[in-house]
Amino acid sequence: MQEERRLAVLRAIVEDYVATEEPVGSKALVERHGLGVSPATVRNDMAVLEDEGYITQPHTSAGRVPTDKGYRLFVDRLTTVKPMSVAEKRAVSTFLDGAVDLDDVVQRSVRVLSQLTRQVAVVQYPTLSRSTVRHVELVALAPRRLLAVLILSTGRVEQRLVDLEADLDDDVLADLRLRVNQTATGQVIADAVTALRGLGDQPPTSPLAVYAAPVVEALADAMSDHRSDERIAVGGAANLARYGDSFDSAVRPLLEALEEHVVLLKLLGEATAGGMVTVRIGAEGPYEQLSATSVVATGYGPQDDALATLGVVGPTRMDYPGTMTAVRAVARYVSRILDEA
Amino acid sequence: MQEERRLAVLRAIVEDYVATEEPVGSKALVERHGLGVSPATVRNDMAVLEDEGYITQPHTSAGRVPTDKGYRLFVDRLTTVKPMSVAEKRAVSTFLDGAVDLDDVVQRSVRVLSQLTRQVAVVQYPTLSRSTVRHVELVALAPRRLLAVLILSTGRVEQRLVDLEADLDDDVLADLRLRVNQTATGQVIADAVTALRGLGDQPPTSPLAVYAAPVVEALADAMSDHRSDERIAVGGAANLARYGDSFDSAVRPLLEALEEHVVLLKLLGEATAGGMVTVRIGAEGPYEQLSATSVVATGYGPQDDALATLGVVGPTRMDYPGTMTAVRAVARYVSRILDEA
DNA sequence: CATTGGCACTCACCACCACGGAGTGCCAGA
DNA sequence: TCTGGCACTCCGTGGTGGTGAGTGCCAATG
Repeated sequence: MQEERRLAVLRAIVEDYVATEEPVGSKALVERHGLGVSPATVRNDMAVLEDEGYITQPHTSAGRVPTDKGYRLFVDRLTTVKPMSVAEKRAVSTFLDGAVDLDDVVQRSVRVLSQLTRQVAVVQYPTLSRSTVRHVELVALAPRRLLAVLILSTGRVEQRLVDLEADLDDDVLADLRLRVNQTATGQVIADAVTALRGLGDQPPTSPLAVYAAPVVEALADAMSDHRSDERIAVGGAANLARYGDSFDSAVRPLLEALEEHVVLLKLLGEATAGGMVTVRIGAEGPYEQLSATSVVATGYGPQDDALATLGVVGPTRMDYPGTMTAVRAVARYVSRILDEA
Repeated sequence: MQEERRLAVLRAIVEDYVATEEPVGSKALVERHGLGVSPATVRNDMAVLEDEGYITQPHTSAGRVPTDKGYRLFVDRLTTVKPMSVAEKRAVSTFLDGAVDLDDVVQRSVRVLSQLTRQVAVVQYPTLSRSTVRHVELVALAPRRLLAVLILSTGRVEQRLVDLEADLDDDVLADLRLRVNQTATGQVIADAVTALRGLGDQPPTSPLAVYAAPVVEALADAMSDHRSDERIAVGGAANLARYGDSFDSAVRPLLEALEEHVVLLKLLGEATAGGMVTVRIGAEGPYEQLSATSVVATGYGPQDDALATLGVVGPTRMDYPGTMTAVRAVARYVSRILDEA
């Protein structure tokens, strides 16, 4: 079956190219992989593969390089799952177990992911929209100023300063606190917002009237703040230094993208649940300038309920199998930790 | 006075080199700056400056380049303060005024600072050690689990989960909350820790005994957590792309340093109060590998009480006057905002 | 018909060389 | 003390030829 061998050739080309960063020729191929055929045969196969668009040569008389389409075929049909070593697994779990709060979990995740993959890692904070309200605390700071603290099921804590029109009364504050919690606690964010809005419309006779409106306003603002849905952590930018060549074409736009969190989020794409890892290769992504970079991402969250996305950004020429297992593993560990908290 | 002219020559060399990134020769110098003397004279001056170690030539028959010592003299004696344009000022203030909480203030500061200087900006979060406790909130999450929220004068909010040995009683919790706040509120962190420790040692008969210890432990932990003193925000890494040449020598180590927050903090150095801007040029810094990068930093905080440091990291060849005023300005604005909050 | 060895061909890469130009150091004269 | 002149140094550029890895094609083979 030549068809099969052609795929074997493609796989060999991808693997060699990823390892050496250099166009791979027919001779080197048969030597390094035991293909059992002569270079000439391989050359014929390569000609076909090139016709079909899976590989190209940078210039005549150079070896072949996989195209985006080639990588695509490779990840779809040719990768064999690469299990993580025990040492790596242990490293991940012990490192992540030391986290003290959500911030810390996220920070450590980027770190471990970037070290594992030797690539740029990106972790999105659990989105507000899928969290439920765990508790609302109102703290008097000054006679006419209080701090509203919003504690969410995911461990996120948001705070807002609230300025009041009238001096604060302890009893009223306690009452307000109680009501707000009765209204919001346990609710999904979206529902909590609408429920709270109702609470804000107090009859002007009620002693709550003066306080409720601004407090509700602040809480609703904190809950629907898009800014906080865009929170992400980035790590491993130093790995970009390894690109060496292709600086302008690859590193520069990527560095710029790393600053633009909105761009990064779009790059990561929709969170996919259930251990599915998404791979976006080169020009498949939404940004032209990043046509030389690939994204390997997956969703994470307790009970495989994808709260947010996490992944790795790197050159199209990357170790897809290894990266995919690393991403999958980290997502699983993070999910477990969020489950416990 | 030749001495004076020599300094003028040095200044001109620095300015030209910063602008063009190329070694500057005697002829170009007299043309671009109205020095009123011939190239030959300038050459003599340059020979002297080279003898004294302020400039070098990369190779014979090339122009001159300032040395670290040359830059040092330049910033110490030759810079004229460069005021910010009105537009810039307005941009800074409006951009920073939109911040909703401390996190946001810090994020926006890095952003504006990196854009202003077109360099990598670093902002340290206000250190815990200099904050006072504003309020402690204890929130029951489950019968045997509560969340301790620590609100500090600087706007920082730290949280810790606390697991208990026995089920929670509302009254006891209220009592504990009251006591903790009485003990800690208003205190400087260090004092609060010791005071709280005292509170933890309850007679075993007291109903508080079971709860106080773990809560106090968690709070003390949050207060003395070194990790949180190392929190910083970094921005503008994309500006590194402009280095172009000198990639290995400058960009790579810097990228690595940006990941190591401890390193960055050491690089920023001690916070200096009262609008004083510190400049560290090349090898003056603590890291050999960063001998091609300079740091321009200053402290910030309400009432010029330096809570933390903020600054810019860039190539030794940078626009010192401009960077210094930008750093000073941002520090001032941030301080003012923290003052109001 | 797939596979193979052979062969001519194509280019990127490197080393070498020549040369123009920017910049210097030095010296003699103002 | 400054200036013009002059010889010198080297970097950068561009052209040239050789080498080698790699290819495509073809005829021969099982």
